[in-house]
Amino acid sequence: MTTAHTGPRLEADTLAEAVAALRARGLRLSAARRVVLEALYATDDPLSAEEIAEGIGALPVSDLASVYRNLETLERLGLVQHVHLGHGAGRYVRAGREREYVVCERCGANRAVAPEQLDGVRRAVREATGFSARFSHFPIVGLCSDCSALVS
Amino acid sequence: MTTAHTGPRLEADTLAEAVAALRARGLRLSAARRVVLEALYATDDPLSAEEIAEGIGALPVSDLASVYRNLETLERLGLVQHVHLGHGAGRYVRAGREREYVVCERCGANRAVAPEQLDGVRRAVREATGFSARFSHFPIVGLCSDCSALVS
DNA sequence: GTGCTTGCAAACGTTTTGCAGACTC
DNA sequence: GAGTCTGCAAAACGTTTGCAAGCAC
Repeated sequence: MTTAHTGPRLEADTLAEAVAALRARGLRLSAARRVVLEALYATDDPLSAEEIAEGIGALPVSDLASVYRNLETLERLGLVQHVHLGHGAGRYVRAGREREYVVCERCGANRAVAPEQLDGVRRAVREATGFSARFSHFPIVGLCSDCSALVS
Repeated sequence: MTTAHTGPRLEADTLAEAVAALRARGLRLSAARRVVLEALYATDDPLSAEEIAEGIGALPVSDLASVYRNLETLERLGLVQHVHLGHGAGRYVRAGREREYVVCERCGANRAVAPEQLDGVRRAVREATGFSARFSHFPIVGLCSDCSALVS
């Protein structure tokens, strides 16, 4: 079984900090790179590469391939994380802004859960497996209470 | 946010039971359909559509498109579930034989966990969210104890 | 000027779809 | 015979790659 491994997390609270982190690695701030960074700093919602390429809000357009390359660079630095909210395109959020989701596999109901709410879950995972779980990459899939009542 | 919704689970312990379930819906048992069913009943390991199409063991080959169509049919009936073990192609297992995995996002270590081992986790999820969680569709992602020690 | 970064185009792996013919019941 | 199901081919989708030109430093 293979999984894409995630890099470190490197939270940069402002765009300026992110740019500094880039420069510290000898990386440059090109127009295309700025488009990606500005899109990610304009919202906490996870964005698809295509949304970023098409230009969020008043942001300029960028080439899709460059968006993917830049997202990969930023992810390698730890400034960005990619997440899977379900099927379909992957989505990208800046590090530290990922949210954790539960999704109902029957009716599709889903909601973001406050991190502290899952602390008990994380503790249970650690007891059972030794792993420190993170539910932002993949959501928790299951049956919501309504569907769960229907099925039982 | 969208997620592919999973159908009901309809466990058929033998191939004959599965065929009966098909017939009960007016569906037929074609050669291509039999290839898919036999592959899934020959192992408990999650198989990719391509593996099934290429013919597991001594099984005949089938067209990839037909394999996908049949997997979809079987999944709709609840006889099959598809799972994501990481990035890459989806995999298919017969209902009731899915296993639950934990995967380390740093080193890639992964292992299947006995269902009872996750009962405490499921309880915690239910308390926090009301959802009945199932960790076979997406694995639990996190840091294994070694990587977790390194990072902290 | 060095070399990182771009846009474009083409390829990739996975999955879906259209269609005429074949087969199951 | 009716209607399901097939194989084949082509398209769709998300993502990656090769390459020559362009730009940040």
